[in-house]
Amino acid sequence: MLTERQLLILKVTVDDYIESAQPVGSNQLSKKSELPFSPATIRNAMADLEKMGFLEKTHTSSGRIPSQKGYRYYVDHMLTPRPLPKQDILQLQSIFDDKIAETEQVIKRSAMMLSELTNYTAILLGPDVRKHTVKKLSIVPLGSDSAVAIIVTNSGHVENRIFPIPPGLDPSDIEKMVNILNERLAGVSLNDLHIRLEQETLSIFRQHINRYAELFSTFREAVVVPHEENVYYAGKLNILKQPDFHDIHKIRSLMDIMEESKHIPMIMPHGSLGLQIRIGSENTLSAMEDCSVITVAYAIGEEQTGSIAIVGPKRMDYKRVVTLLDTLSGDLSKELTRLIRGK
Amino acid sequence: MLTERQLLILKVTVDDYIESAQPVGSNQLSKKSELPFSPATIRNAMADLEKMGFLEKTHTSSGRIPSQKGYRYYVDHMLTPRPLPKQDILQLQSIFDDKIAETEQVIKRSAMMLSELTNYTAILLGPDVRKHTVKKLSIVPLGSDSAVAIIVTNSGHVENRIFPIPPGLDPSDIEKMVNILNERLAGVSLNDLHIRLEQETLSIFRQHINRYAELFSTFREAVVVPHEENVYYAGKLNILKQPDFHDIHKIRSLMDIMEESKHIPMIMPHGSLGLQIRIGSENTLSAMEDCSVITVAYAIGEEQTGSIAIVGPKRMDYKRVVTLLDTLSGDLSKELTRLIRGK
DNA sequence: TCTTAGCACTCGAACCATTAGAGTGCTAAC
DNA sequence: GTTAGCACTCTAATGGTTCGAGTGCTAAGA
Repeated sequence: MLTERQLLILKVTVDDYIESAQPVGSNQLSKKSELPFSPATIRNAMADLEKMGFLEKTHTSSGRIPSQKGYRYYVDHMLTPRPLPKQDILQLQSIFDDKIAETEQVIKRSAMMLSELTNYTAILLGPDVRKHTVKKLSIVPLGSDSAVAIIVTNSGHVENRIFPIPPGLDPSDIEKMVNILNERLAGVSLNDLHIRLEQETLSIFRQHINRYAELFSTFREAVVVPHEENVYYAGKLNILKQPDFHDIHKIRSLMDIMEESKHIPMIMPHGSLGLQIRIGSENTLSAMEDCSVITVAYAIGEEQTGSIAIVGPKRMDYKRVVTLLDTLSGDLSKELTRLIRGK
Repeated sequence: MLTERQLLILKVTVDDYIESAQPVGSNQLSKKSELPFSPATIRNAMADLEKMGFLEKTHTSSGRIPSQKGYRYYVDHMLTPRPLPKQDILQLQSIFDDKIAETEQVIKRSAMMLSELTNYTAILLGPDVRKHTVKKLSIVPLGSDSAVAIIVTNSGHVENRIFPIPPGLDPSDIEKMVNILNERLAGVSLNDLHIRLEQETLSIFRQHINRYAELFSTFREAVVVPHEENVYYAGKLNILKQPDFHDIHKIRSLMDIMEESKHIPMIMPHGSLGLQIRIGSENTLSAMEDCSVITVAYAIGEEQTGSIAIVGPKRMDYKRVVTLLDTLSGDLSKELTRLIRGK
């Protein structure tokens, strides 16, 4: 159990280290007005805190830095949310200035704004495109041998792919096909599309369209929407601004990870609502053992969710980032739900 | 004027430094079979080369490294192209394995392949979308107040944008509008689109469509294609692999530049055909004074061009990169022209 | 005249010792 | 329980020394 004073000293130590990135000594702390104790008293308390595992020394006669456990305690018990400065609120709001904007645009801007306001790296996961439903399908022939397949979803997202068409095909056949497709597949989610395509339309094609087999098979391939996460980054280079990262190899392995979207699920715990903080080795990836990641989910309409993550050093300004993420996730949910509803 | 021997020694020095990234000494060189001279002889020659400005010393008693002038001479007179290894040729060819691919796909893959084969950063400039012509326009209403405008170009590229529509608009009006648009604007380049839109269609709308003004103005805005370069990067992180870059600040300013596409015209000399090499301070941007950039153009159909750039340290493997770029630019021109022709 | 062996010289990198300073832990006095 | 005082520890900075790679110059050899 920690005494009142130990608590206070832990808090001030962490705060100071977060700000200065330098090991914190007892003399330094005794000068702060929050701590009306002598250096010796503070030393005793710090020694206790070290014994309990909340603080560490980088070497025998150095000041202390928070340990992983120290950060954890700080984050769990000492994050008194202070309100966001007006300036920041205004900036956040400016994301939504455009009244008619695409979901993607809004998310991109959010990522940029976050990385700018925090000086850390922001990762935003957008809505899963495969849950969107088909609003309209069309096929635009490009020449004699290829055409573009276009899917517009209920959210206004447009997927398109070029696919080969059998030579000498009657243009009216394509028209017929598009009509059937739209009749049968409107409202189907992109996820189910290729299954429903077969179930609902194949037999009809067989009746109405000459040479349906070739056309159908190439079209079907074009229409498979890849299961790829909808990731937006901003401020990747902010890592280079942090004094915590000086080892070029660590920087590289960190950036390598963020380059590959397949690592995203490892970085961001998916699905869980509310705000999550992962400190140092609490992260799944060993390359991130010097990082902290703060994640929060947001809603897009009733069913879908996205998430926001901030990746920074363990010595991250937790207070500020938590407040920012809290605010933004609320605003984003509101705004994106509004955008979706309109359609 | 350089003697035969000086030439040889300059070449071997540059080659050695490119490979080892270490200052080259006379002893070291004398061991190479190409140079059957004593260290003293080589020293004399190197001293001459230094006096003439082709070599530099990092300090009084160090080996030599090529100066900017040295690299320049090397590049201008000593790049005997050796044929590309079979392995590399095969890899390059694999870019074009997909017979029906989109231009963008091919370019993206080329960038990735180049960065992989060279271990430098590759930048590819795609065709200017604004020179493409309209194949088909369509408008898909999303709800009561917005719609997606879609433009398919002759190349199979799809541009789309959400725009607001006046409330309570008759759907048939939109249909009419789309018909007129397609009748009048097919074949117009995206660049001219917004001018021609006014010239060719405004008066017709006025006759046929109720409340044309509101609809027209929002649609017109949606259809303005931004003049943004079509840039693809690959291997940005390769900079971190080079031993030449150890200063984190230099790395950052370099990466900062590449993050912003507005700097691209400064990096790549535009329009000039053939292969261009810029060494160190020959680059326009001061942040790139430690880099060399090799640029080459490629053709897309008859009129359009794109360009390829490789950004690496001054100590770049010029021979290899030049050969790779030469080959790829030829292949790309052929392949992309074929793709465009087909449509 | 060109080449090369030899040698003195220079400089950086690595190693070691020393010092200053920041910080600690402990003890004893308040 | 708090704090002043003090001995102690360790880092970072400084300076001296050595080692080795490399140079420039000179003079001998081809």
